[in-house]
Amino acid sequence: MTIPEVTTRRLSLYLRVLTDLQDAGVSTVSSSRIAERCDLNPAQVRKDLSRFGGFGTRGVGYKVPDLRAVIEGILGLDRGRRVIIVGAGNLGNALGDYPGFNRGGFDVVGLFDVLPDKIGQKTRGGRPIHAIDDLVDLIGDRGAAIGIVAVPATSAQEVVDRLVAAGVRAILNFAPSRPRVPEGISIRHVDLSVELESLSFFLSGRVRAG
Amino acid sequence: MTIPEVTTRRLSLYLRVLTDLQDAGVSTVSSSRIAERCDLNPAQVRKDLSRFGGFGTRGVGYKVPDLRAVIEGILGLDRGRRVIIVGAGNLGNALGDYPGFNRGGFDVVGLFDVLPDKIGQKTRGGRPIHAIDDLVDLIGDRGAAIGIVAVPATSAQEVVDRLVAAGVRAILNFAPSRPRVPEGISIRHVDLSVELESLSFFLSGRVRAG
DNA sequence: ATTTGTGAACGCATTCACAGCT
DNA sequence: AGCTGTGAATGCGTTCACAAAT
Repeated sequence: MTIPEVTTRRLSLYLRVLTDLQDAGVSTVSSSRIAERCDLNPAQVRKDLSRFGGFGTRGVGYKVPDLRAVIEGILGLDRGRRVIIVGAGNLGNALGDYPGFNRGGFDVVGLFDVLPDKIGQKTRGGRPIHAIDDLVDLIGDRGAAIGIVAVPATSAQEVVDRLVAAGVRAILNFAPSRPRVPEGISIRHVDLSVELESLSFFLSGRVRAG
Repeated sequence: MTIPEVTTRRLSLYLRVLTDLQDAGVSTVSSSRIAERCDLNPAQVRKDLSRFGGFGTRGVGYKVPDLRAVIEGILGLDRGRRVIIVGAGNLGNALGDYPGFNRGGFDVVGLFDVLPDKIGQKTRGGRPIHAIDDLVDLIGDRGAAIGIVAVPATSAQEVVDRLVAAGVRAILNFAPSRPRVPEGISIRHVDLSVELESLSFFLSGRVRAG
């Protein structure tokens, strides 16, 4: 069966809620409780989870630690995903030290840049900045790494091409452009201008509150 | 007529393409050319634009400078939106200096923090860090500002509440949580963990390439 | 009594296809 | 001939509603 992307994104939200609940010592949870915290419909939660199997107990709900482990497995967070960041500017530096990127199954293994004067320097967090040419050496042929693109729009396509050539199959793009990737590679865009501009549209007053 | 949010987000993409084309000296453009650059269907582009009026000429296409100006107007980018960033950590600092946030009708008017030892300090870009209590004084009652939340999940709700109390009606949240807002306030979430985790799911191989 | 799992109904965005202009 | 504008068709995710299970 083919899973829609929206579902995988919500799984990630559910996981966060479950982690919180587990930390709080809660043992079972209902779909409506999860839904509430994620601002969703309870049926949505159940349908999402049931795509992967029947993890709940009728009349009771879901066992928090079990469901948490299941979702971690589904998302592949038990496999130590390596993360590579290209672009050691302000944003790249911030992402390199971002807690969420160095926890929960992720490990930022290197920061790269194309600018010669940055190479050999260290990031604010003390990580060495590598030359992008050393990409292949560092990630080797083990593949299954995630590439983060935090360079200006003008060099985004080039960086994406290099990442793909180095065997990276999943890319998170922060550059304000839409680089192309070959079939079979997944690219996702975090477009800060789009977010800001669509909020501006909302302020203009023509819309339903989004 | 009520405009879906996806449409406003695409308008932002179209605007970027049009700006590029104008800089390149191109005078007219067809829907298929815009669509190509945004990885969309041409009919999608035409339908989006036609929601706001008939800006094109049959047999010819759209006049680049005219359409650009129209979209800027629709998005309200001709009104100098003031942006407030709360959270002077790595991410807040990076966002404060992000070119896209200080261009195209946006102006970062202040960086705030809740931590007492940060207040009075300067950001890496040389901006002063204000106490969040001074929020109301700084943005006054002119309203129509956009608030950016770049604090840990634990204080996100509190910060959102303060922003709303200060008259902010549009919020961009980078914290890994889903703070609640009253009716009429727009909040959008940029959730880096969700992005990364859904890419991890893709690498697990169960999905269509997204 | 409570909550899951799911087929059916619904709503909505995307895409098609063609009439209408230039 | 070429391209826009748009009603109709399609596709798909969301929500409803209820049978099934404890």
